[in-house]
Amino acid sequence: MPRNPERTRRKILDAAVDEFVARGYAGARVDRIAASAGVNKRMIYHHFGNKLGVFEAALSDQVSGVDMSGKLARLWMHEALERGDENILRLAERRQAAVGDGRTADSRDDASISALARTALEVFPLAFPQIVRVVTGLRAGSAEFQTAWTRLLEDWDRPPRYRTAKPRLRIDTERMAGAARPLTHVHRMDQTP
Amino acid sequence: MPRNPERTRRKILDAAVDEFVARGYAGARVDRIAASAGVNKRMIYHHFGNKLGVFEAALSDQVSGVDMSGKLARLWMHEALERGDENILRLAERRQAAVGDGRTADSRDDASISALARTALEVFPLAFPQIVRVVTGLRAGSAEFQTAWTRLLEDWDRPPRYRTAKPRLRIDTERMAGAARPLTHVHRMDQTP
DNA sequence: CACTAATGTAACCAATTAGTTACTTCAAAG
DNA sequence: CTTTGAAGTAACTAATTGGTTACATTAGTG
Repeated sequence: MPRNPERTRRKILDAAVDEFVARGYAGARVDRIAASAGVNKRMIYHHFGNKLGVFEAALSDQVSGVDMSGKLARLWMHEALERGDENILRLAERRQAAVGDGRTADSRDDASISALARTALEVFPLAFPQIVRVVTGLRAGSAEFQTAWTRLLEDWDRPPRYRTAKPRLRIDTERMAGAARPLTHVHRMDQTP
Repeated sequence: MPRNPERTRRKILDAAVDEFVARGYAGARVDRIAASAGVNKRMIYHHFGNKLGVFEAALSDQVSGVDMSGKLARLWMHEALERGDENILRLAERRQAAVGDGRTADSRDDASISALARTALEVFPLAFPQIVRVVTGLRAGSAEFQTAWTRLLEDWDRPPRYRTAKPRLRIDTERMAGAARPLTHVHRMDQTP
């Protein structure tokens, strides 16, 4: 196989996203990223400098996503937990993607508040499935809940309320439940075989 | 100072909550919990068995909270990221606290869906302050955003919509932004002095 | 072709970390 | 008053982890 730095970089980034999504920054292991990318660990440091570098690159790479999914929700959670609202990665592009080009990037209008509320309702069951279960008794992934929640979202979209813009984020059926791993001892090295 | 197992247990638990809220499970350090609780590390293992034991005890201890705050939001996030919606801690009590005693624990009625939606709107700015900024351009902690968001919540509560029960969760001014720590090298041992 | 910088590999290391061991002190029951 | 088990302490350890070193190979360029 010929050399291909760009492909190596991509493989690392893809593996890193999965690792960070599943385990968070502190839980992620550079060795595991390397193994699952099929790349030597040294290459990770070659391309990204250090663990933080990979983390930021992985976030940057995926965090602007527009389609809501369990993966994006988890990425947002890790981003929030570890960076708060300081030094937001790719702020400009993300604003663009969220608000759309039509409007001025201004904001403080009702439309952006309303769009935010809709995003909140879309993300919530993906981000907090346990609260869904606590409050409704239903699994976030169940058809029953999905139906009810979709109805709520449609209801929200109905005109005579608050918002004017149409939703930019689409909800996906992909569940995040499967992404959660049981917590046992985090420290295992199950490197390659 | 006389011996007091219960007080020791409490001190450990309080310190553990802070540590896990700030760093998550993988990022939390048992040594740091011990130091900040002013207790010997051995006592943590004496009272809680292992790190996972402290984590579960800390979650159980706080997670049923009803007043929404940055701390509770972060605890919920860590809970979701690490446990998904399986084996929910204290499910019964939490359902009770969330749904109230009046209604049957049944659910799948519109009221619980609507209550959930309100919870979603309350938690969101605490959990995802960066998205608030991306979408609205405002800091989640700013008076401007708070005002707008409160208005939205009040609007939501207004009758002719969906819900019937009154909100069980109150929103708090405490911000979570301050709780986020900058990411540098996670591995430091800054034990006692 | 020769030279150089980018790619790639394997082995290594210093630091950190969850968990233990061996021991002392206390408090209360008989 | 002594026995017994819980509460507490300090020092230690086996394993892991992020990051490095020393070295090989390849691709492109003059």
